Amino acid sequence: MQKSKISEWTKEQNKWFESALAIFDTETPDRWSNVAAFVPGKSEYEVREQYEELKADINNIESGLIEDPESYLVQNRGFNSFGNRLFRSRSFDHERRKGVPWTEEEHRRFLMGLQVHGKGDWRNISRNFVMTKTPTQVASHAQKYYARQHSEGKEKRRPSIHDITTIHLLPRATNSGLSFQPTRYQVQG
DNA sequence: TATTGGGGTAGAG
DNA sequence: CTCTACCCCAATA
Repeated sequence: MQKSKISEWTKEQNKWFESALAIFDTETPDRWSNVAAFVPGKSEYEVREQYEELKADINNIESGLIEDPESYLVQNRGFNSFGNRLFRSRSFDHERRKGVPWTEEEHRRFLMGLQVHGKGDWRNISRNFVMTKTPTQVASHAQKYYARQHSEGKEKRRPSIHDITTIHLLPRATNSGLSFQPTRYQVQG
């Protein structure tokens, strides 16, 4: 769309760019001249521009506006080698992450995953049920969920998504050919 | 305005 | 990776 504006970045250049960002973090004085020095054929200015572009993309991704972040980055800016690791590491800008609220749908899928994989297997729950959240996010969500269960019957509580528990799941038809057939792969790190 | 919900994060294991 | 404790802040009582 608006991509024709930026001068062409080759895959090679992007790779160097990635590496440079990781090496020279936000704290680095003269960051951009250092980064530029790492990217053949790109000026400090161009490198800064590329960074702003990337930052915008990441904002969109984290706002959930982009469904498949990984292939988005690969296609739109030739990123490849590091998936979405870069901006999850300290090397990337750390304006406190906003946090996209869980939808009820996601929460239900979480509960289903819980039944299939069991408590603690956040990795597979993330992979097979709540694909929109990372294992860490699932774990964080689970922590809140269990905390609320255990503090049940306590004073003034306001309604929460965590009040939807596993017993609220529709009992999936046993014989009518529905539906809920989790494709489950056991994934090992 | 004090408290709680619910997101991310740090650090240990 | 998972667990636990903790931080932060918006929404709410």
